Amino acid sequence: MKHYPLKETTFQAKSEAFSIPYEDVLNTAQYEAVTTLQGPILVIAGAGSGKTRTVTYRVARLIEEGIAPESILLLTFTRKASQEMLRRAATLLDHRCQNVRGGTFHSFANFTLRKYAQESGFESGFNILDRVDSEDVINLLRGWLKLNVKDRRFPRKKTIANIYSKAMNKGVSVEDVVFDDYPNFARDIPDLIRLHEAYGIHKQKHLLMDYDDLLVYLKTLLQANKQVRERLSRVHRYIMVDEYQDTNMIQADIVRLLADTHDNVMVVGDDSQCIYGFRGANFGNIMDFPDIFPGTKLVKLEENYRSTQPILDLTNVIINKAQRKYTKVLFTQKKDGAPPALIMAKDERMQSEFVVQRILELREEGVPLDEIAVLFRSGFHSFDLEIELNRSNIPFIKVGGFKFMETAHIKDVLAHMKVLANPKDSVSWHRILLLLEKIGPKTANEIFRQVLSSAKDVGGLTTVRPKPGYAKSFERLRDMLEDLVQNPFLPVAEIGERVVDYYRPILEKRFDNHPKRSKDLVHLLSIMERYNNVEKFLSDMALEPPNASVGNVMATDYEDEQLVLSTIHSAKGLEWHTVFVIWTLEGRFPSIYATRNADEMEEELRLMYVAASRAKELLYFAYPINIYDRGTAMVLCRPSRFIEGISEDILESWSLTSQEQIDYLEW
DNA sequence: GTCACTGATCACATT
DNA sequence: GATCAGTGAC
Repeated sequence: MKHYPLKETTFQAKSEAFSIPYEDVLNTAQYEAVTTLQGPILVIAGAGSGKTRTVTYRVARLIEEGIAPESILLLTFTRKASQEMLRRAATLLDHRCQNVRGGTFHSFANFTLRKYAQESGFESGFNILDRVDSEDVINLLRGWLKLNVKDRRFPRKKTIANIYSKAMNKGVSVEDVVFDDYPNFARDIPDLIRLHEAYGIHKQKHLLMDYDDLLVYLKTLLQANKQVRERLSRVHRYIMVDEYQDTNMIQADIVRLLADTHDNVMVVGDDSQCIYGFRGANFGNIMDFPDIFPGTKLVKLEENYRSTQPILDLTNVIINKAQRKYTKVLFTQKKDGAPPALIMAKDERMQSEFVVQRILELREEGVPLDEIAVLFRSGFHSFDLEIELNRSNIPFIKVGGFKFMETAHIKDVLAHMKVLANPKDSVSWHRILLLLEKIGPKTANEIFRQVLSSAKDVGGLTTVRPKPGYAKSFERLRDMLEDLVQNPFLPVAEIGERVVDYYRPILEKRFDNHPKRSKDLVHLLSIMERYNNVEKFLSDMALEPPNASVGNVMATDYEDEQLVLSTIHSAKGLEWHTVFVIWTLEGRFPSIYATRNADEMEEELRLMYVAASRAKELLYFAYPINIYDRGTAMVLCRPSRFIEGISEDILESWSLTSQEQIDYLEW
């Protein structure tokens, strides 16, 4: 078929009447944001100011104006966020909203880079490295470059991965990151630079991309290739970016490049809620937006619909401690409510008991369990509480912390599927070969080398002559993979099934708790059922893994009413009737590591602000005292500096009293 | 070369 | 609790 290009029409005939009464259901600022469809627009949206609502209605409005859903691109922080917005938009209007392109920057990059593989200089069959994988690659290279055989200690792989990632995300050199954040490794800089170069080359050679590469290669593609840029820009005529305060420079550049031909960009964000600075997020992006997009219309959403006035009073006090002047003042119509409270517990156990007891009372009072959340700075802060909740039979789901996808047995199974998708994948080969008895790093490397040089992909295994010590297990692996190569059109779950069958004896030998892990594998297989394409499945597992942590993944399927335990980072954008923030203890929150640096301290403050502003009706801060910190050899016993010394009428202090004491006092 | 020990060291947040 | 370097037995 021949395509005959018509001159571009920006607008179709505007329909006379809209099916949605926008003017009646939105406030003035929201209405303005929703109905400004052309040109750049910056929406500063305070916590609880109806940001999701605004984006949702704007999607509906665009479609009602006759714009093709496929030409709208909605970039969000998590896939869940975009799905939720599009689902709501579909309820407002109709199913057309589901055709809007939505997802994270990373998933968009993944899709685009595979589609434009030729132009991007990276073949499309690449595998994505999650954090653990990229640490493993670094570890391999560190061994090969003999950087770990030194008299002094070389940084650990996790630290190295952090350094490299930060350098990429901030767009600065490895040297600068080390000087700023890890001065103790200053003398390792030459080696770290050497290793970094090797890491880059290795990834390219073996078709591996880490999270940062996805963004960097996308940006480079858009920058270097005018045709691709213009094509993508014309396809995505209306761009919306959520959580703009947590984008980094690369992402801001990508937005600029994508909007090349039209400047139709709406970004939504709140500078007070930037909490990903450690990953290169730059809330300066918000301030700079009007400079990058001249003619930007600025809209501020300042009416808060979430919290009561007492809660808002407190969050205002918190954010007022920020050095950077904040850009908006929130107000609410919900005047009445209980003041937030600060609770001191004499130890961690008592903190947990308080939370549990209060939750039980709230449930009595009719607050549904899934309207209550317990938030904390770090994943491990909830361990003791989890024990207490289990004892009291309170069902909960934990978000953030240690991930299902990062457990060894899940990664083992995925690695087998990854070598099928990309036979050059060095880490995955290494991983699956090391599972075999009598095969260590040396032998694994030798086998992998032979497979690569055979140019027969996975079939190269047949050219390997195994030593008698490991021949039997090696042949089992070879036959299993061979068989899968012969049947390239098997359903994803069928491939998974065969891998799991192969893997199960290994699992049972390696792990004492294999029955539990075996259940995880069954669950993994059930996830595979939803896919008809291995590549898509593997990408999703790297980019959008199930968010719940270990042990909870299956529970989510049948428990409908559960308490939420979450890191504050993972609680972004959410809200609950009652919020507990635990471990608001100076030294834990702010974290002891942040006290050196004013910028990091400021980010901790914003984090506290995010935590507090999740609450609709009730808000409690709890902290245990007499906590010994091994790192500094200090006893921590003061409440967080962010909530200390606030007057009683804004933040009440509660002291926990035993029944005995009450009896005595009342007598 | 592999494997199963040891003891010293160090821990945040996430796509 | 995980990671990592070092050790000695096969």
